Amino acid sequence: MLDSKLIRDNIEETAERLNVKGFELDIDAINELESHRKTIQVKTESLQNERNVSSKSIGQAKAKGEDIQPLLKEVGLLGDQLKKAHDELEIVKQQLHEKLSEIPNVPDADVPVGNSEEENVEIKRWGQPTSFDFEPKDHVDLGQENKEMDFDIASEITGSRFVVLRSGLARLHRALTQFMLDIHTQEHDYEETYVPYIVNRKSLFGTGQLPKFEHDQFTIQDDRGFYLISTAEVPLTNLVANQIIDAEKLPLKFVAHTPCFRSEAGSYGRDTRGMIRQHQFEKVELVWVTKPDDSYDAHEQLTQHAEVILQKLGLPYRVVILCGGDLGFSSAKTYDLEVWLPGQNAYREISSCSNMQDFQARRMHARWRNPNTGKPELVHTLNGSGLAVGRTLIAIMENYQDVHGRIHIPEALHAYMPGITVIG
RNA sequence: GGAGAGGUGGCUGAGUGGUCGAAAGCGACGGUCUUGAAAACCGUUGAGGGGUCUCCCCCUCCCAGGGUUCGAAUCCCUGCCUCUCCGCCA
Repeated sequence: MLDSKLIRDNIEETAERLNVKGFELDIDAINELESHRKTIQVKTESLQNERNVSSKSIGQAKAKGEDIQPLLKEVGLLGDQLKKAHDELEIVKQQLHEKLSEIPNVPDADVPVGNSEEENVEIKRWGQPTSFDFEPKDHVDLGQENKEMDFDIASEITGSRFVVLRSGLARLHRALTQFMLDIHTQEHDYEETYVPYIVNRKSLFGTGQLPKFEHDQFTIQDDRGFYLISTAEVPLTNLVANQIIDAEKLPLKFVAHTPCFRSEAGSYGRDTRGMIRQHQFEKVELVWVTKPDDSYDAHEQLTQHAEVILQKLGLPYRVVILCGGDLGFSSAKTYDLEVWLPGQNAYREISSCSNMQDFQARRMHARWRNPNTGKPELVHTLNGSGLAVGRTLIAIMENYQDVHGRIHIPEALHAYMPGITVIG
């Protein structure tokens, strides 16, 4: 959520910056609601004041044993007026809140202009695309060859976009999560966290998945209005919802391994083959909560932490900065890490690291006490995948295959899979 | 699933329907004292929002949402959450 003062005092400039994201701000509608809000709020509050003063004087008169009947008569008329004004105010505030809830975060100044992922800008490359002296297969062929990756049985059990892993691949999948968690907790100083995989609407609103992206979420058939998490960002970031954090406790750094559930309603027909885009996948997620001045630096560090995993696994990748049009709803600035997939002969997203600045903090009332002002102020929140486990598994399969279709386990994982150096 | 208790400020914890945004204590901050610190003493100390907004004024908030009333932290209803005991269970 944007600062409503920004919307009030700087709406033209805000609208321009939102254009970079391809968002059309409805200036007239907002201005109209806002001026209505102001009028009716002032009216309501002055009526409330009037009532408070009168009621107080009734109390005093009664205490002195005076006749309160005339006073009662005087105040009687106020009730209806107040109720009417109050109801009207509630409606306007609600309308304004709904409007504001659907405005995305404003992109940072150094976010490149562009409409789609085609226009993201590469800023770094690590390693060279793996070369083979044979025609490399993609992970689907590799998995089917050694019978450890089964999409057909998964679709019998559930439906499309699910997978069953067995034996070596299932083991590798587990080893990857352990490996990632260990690196982030032991080398990068994150607090390991276990969180709910089911959340309520409030939490999803806090991180910005709701109200706009309801169709991406899996709902639970239940009258409590629960959802399966689409990312651990939701429970992890909401850890600081409605809090005022001591300055010396910042930054907070959380890591959690969770499954993620996405209905991917908007992407039918995209990445239908293989494990790239599933309804259920595992992710190790990194979340930072920082002072506003620290978030820029934190973003670089967070991204670096995700990169370390790829480096230790020896997976070639590049870093791109997302252009305005590809930037997520809540994000002011995002770096994507894209791993090299020989099977697709392309770099594909494996991690997305974003600085949300105060956008989520405002939605979830996450604050810190600024020692300089003594006042509670909004924190900045950041998150990134470190990494998407399923896609890392694919990347290892495709980059570490040999001519026989076997997969060689990267050395960094040997401690996590004792006795297994080759799968297939 | 059954029975009971309870949700008040950073924390503990009072609060006969009428200056209660809320006693008291703790904590924190400032000051006095001290070479310094501690102790002691004095003082300050909730959040959100609005207005003709550096002064100032006003509104809202005692889990949430309704209701009764001129007036609700206090009374009534509903929901949520927490705790205790029993049952069941990984």
